[in-house]
Amino acid sequence: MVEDRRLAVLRAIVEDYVRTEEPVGSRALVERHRLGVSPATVRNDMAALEDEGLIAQPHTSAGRVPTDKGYRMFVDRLTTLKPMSSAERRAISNFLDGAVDLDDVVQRSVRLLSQLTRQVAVVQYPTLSSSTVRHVELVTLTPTRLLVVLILSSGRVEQRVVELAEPGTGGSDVADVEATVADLRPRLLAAVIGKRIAEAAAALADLPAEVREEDRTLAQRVAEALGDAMSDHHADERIAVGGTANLARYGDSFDSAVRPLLEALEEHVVLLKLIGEASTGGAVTVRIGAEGPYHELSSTSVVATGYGPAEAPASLGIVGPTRMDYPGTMVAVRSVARYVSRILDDA
Amino acid sequence: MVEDRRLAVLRAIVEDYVRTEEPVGSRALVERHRLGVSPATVRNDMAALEDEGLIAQPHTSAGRVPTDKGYRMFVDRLTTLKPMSSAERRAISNFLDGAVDLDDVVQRSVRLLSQLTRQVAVVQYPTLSSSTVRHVELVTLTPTRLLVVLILSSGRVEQRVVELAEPGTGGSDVADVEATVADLRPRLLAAVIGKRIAEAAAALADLPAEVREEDRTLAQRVAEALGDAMSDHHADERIAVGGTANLARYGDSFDSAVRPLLEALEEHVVLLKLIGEASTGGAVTVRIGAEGPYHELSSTSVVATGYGPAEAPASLGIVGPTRMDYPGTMVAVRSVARYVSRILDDA
DNA sequence: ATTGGCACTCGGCACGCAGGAGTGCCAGAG
DNA sequence: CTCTGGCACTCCTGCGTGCCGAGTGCCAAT
Repeated sequence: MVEDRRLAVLRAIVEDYVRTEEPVGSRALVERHRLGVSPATVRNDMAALEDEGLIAQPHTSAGRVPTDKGYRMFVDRLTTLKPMSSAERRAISNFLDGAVDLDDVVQRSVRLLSQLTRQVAVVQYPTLSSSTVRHVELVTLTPTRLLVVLILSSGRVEQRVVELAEPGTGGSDVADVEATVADLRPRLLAAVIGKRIAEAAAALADLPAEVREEDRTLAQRVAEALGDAMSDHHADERIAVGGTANLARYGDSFDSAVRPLLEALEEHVVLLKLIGEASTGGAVTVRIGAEGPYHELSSTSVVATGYGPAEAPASLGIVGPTRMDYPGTMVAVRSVARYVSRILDDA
Repeated sequence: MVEDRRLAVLRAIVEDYVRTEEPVGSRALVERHRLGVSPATVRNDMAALEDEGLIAQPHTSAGRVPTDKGYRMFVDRLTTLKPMSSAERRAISNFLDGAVDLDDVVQRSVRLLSQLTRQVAVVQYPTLSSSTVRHVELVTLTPTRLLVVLILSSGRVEQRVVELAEPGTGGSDVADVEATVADLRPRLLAAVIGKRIAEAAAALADLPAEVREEDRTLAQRVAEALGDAMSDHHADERIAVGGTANLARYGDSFDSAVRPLLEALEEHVVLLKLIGEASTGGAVTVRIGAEGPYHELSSTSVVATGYGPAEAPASLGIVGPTRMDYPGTMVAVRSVARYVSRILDDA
């Protein structure tokens, strides 16, 4: 089939261009890949591919370069993901198994991913909307200040400081506060322990009504702080970034590509959207160049996937130039996601 | 004094070069700065400054550029730090006062600092060796797993998971564990509450001997986990980095300067050393180019200072090219450090 | 459908040249 | 002793020129 050969030519162009970073011409192509046809034939194919918008030439009489559309075709139809070698799998698990802590898992993942792909890696902390309240602790710091600690089933801990008295309202007594806290603690625990965040937050609303009137303000404030910690935790989803040193390899096209990327890397909300939108379901998603929502990032691609429990997945992935090794990157992203998911299941 | 004029020339060269990023010649100098002498005189002074190693020319018959030694002289003898305008002060306090949390204070500081200086900002989390143990909480997660939470007076929370049984040793009973924990808890609290980290860690060593023999293993493990959390917290001092997008302004000298810097920014230990060594005492410290311990960072400077309580200061500062606005940067670093210190005192 | 041949295009590089910024030095004035 | 104007020299920079080669597009032949 002539159509098949054309795709083979596209694949060859993508592969060579990714390796050499230079426009690839017809002669070099038949030399490196055993296409079994002459350069002239390849030229005809190239002309056809260019008509379809899959490749382009930077200027007349230069080699061809894949367009975004060309990469898209390559990723969709020409990529077969090979599993990693067993040595690689072992390296991955060795690297991740040392983690002691949720934070540590995320840190290691981001590091690993950036090293495997030589790109900038981004890992979202697991979303915990489905986690339950393991424990709540009230600690009096000073007569007017209470520390509220929220411990979730995921092992995550959130804390808030509650101010009990407005400045100038006159101080309350330590003993008073202790007594109030002692009264409040069991009710609080009964109201939230074991519940999911959303339910616990709802239960908190009723709490102030249950306590003695003189303790109501305090209960109110504690409930607010806890509710804040819960929703805050839910919304302000954190992410970790690593491997920014790989940006130095961008070489040319610097101001146009790296600056906006560096800016995006500090805007965690943007990043989250970037890798989050991409990854629904178990498959690895690839977004190429201007397919994304951010105009400034039109020369970068995102390779991402979800991980963690199916009911509350988090995202993880890499950001890099459109000119990247898609198959290798996709395999790396997929593998890391699988391993991290497994580790989270065990924990 | 002729010596005075020479220094004025050096100052002018530094100022102009920092602004224009181009070697500055004698004519341009007398035009922009009211030196009251002719270019020829300035040339003589330049020759002298060059003999002293304070300035250099990139090639014959180009303007002069300050050397590291020149910057050093400029910083040591030619810089008078002006306080910030009241508008700036207000902007700073507005920005930082919104913080709710220790983490938030650090995040905001790093952001603020990078925006003020247009450099890469680095802020070390406050060192807490002098903080005391506010509370310890033991939570049973599963029959074989215990969550240990350490709450420090600074409001910082550390957590560790303790495995109670080796796989295959046969499970213990939930009730058993609860009973043991109930026995252990008051002793544990008595042993550590209110103490400084170092003292508390020492007290932990005696704990296992006090409990019933059958609970000794558990007590042992809990003590280990707590000790680990304390020392780990002390050693693994965390830092926050921000403003990496400012690296895009480096423009030239890219691979030589930005790559190693990006790498250093991911090596938090290196960073810590970088800004940590610099800042002893209340003053702002400047390390210029190769004065630092890292050869690869010989074209970058560090401006840093300590902040927080005098008995356990943390560091904060910026990293940037040797060609930077030292006075402005130093003022910004100093101001932010002061504000952060004040906020920490209040909290 | 494929291929070899051929004319054509255009970027990249070396070369040479002129312009200009900047220096170093020297002799003279204050 | 210090400052200044003048002058010759250096060397970077930009520009125009011309050549080379890679690569293309097209066409006629198989």
